[in-house]
Amino acid sequence: MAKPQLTTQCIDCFCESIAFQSLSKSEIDLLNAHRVELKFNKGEVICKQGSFATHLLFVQKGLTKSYLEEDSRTQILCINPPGCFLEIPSMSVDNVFHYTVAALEDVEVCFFDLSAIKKVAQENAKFAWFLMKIGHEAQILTFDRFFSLTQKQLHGRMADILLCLSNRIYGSYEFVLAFSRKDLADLTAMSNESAIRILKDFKDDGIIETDGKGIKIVNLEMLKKVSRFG
Amino acid sequence: MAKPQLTTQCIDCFCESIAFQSLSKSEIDLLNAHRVELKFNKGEVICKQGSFATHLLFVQKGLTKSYLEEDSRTQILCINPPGCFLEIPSMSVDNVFHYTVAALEDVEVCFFDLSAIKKVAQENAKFAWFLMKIGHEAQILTFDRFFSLTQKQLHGRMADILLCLSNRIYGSYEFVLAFSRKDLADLTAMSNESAIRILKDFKDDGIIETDGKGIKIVNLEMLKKVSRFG
DNA sequence: CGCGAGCTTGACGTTGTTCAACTAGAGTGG
DNA sequence: CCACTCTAGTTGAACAACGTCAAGCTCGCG
Repeated sequence: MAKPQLTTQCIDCFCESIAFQSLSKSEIDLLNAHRVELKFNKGEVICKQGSFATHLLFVQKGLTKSYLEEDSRTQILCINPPGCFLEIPSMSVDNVFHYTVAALEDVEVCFFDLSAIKKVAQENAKFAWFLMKIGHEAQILTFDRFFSLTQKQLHGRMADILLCLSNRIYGSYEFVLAFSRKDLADLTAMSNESAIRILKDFKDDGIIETDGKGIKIVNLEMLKKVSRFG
Repeated sequence: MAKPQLTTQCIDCFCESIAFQSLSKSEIDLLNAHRVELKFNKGEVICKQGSFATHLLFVQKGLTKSYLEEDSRTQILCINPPGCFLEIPSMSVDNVFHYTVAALEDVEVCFFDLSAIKKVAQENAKFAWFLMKIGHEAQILTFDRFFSLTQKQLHGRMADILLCLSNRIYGSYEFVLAFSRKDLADLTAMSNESAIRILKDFKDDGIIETDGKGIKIVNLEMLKKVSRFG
């Protein structure tokens, strides 16, 4: 694993971020003084569900996945684009990580000491509000997934995920997956084989084109229809 | 529907609540001046998913259910004991309710004007932190349900819900459900008939005793085992 | 006494998983 | 440069899990 290093100052990295618009110089200095920057290789676990949460994560670069795990079963909660905060809910409650985060590609993460975050947040209400807001946004996303996974059949679930990846992560109707079919299956709460079969169905129906890890949505309307009624 | 009325002052109702420990007299007055108290009858919808969120809800009395709905499909997120805040995630993001809340029994709800809440929270960091914390607690509960519903089979899901009701809601191994089998089915993402069959299985296996809406857990260890491996 | 809503049960069909076999491509060592 | 191996991806067939449908039941209520 990479050695701790601080290549940048918070004030360089985040000065444009909404997060830090509300922070004073001294508050930024405090956060900056209590953080660690690390690089992770593709596949590595960044923080583990159940372990003691001493830091809040900010992913500067690279895709990550957050997932729940228990008894060798895993459920991916979310694919996270770079520029996101992770493990927010651990912050205020019990200082235990409630999901595992792993790197889908090479990733750069900034770990902020929770005591420092907490100190600033309990003095600066605007910053607390900001943290709350990004936590809520994540939670609202979770609601959609909750509904999709519990109420829809395989085709509908897969359609939802493809739409979500297209919108939130890749910002295009054509993209190359950074992860395996198994991950796609863990995202949609189905078996490996089912995920493959559904993709094939979509391909046969002219909804998508696939080429290895490449996926192109060619019939968006149809995909949305499947998402709704599948 | 009951007429708006203010039977109590916030300072009476909440003076013992953690929420308001961090509030000044003037802040309490502000919240108090911008709130409405309403009573709802069993079965009534308190706030509707998709509608404009102008208030934060505090349930003073009575059980409620929060659920997601779309195209006549419903998924219950949570059964809420009295003394809880609801629709927290709507507060900071887009002012739209993201789930529906309905009364499972006669209920008393206090609606706090969001502008007032926001004003206080953006000035009083301790209060913002408190709101964040209760939001996070709800989110962590959701993770457990997320995993349960997506990764376990019917028996495991039902066991989880029975344990949850016993722990969080009724605080006893013996309780009388405030809702129907259909609700139990919507909680566990299964069909009405399956819910009934699973309960019967549990009864046949000596894990629970049932009498109409009454449920008694007689073999807790077994139920936990089913929760884990079901 | 009859009505209706919620509850219960069995039979049946569908959906989705599991298992096993096979394929393609990427890395490795001779 | 060619076997060899390992992993991810793919396919089909058998099976289990679960939902749907239809019918009957119970109990509270007018």
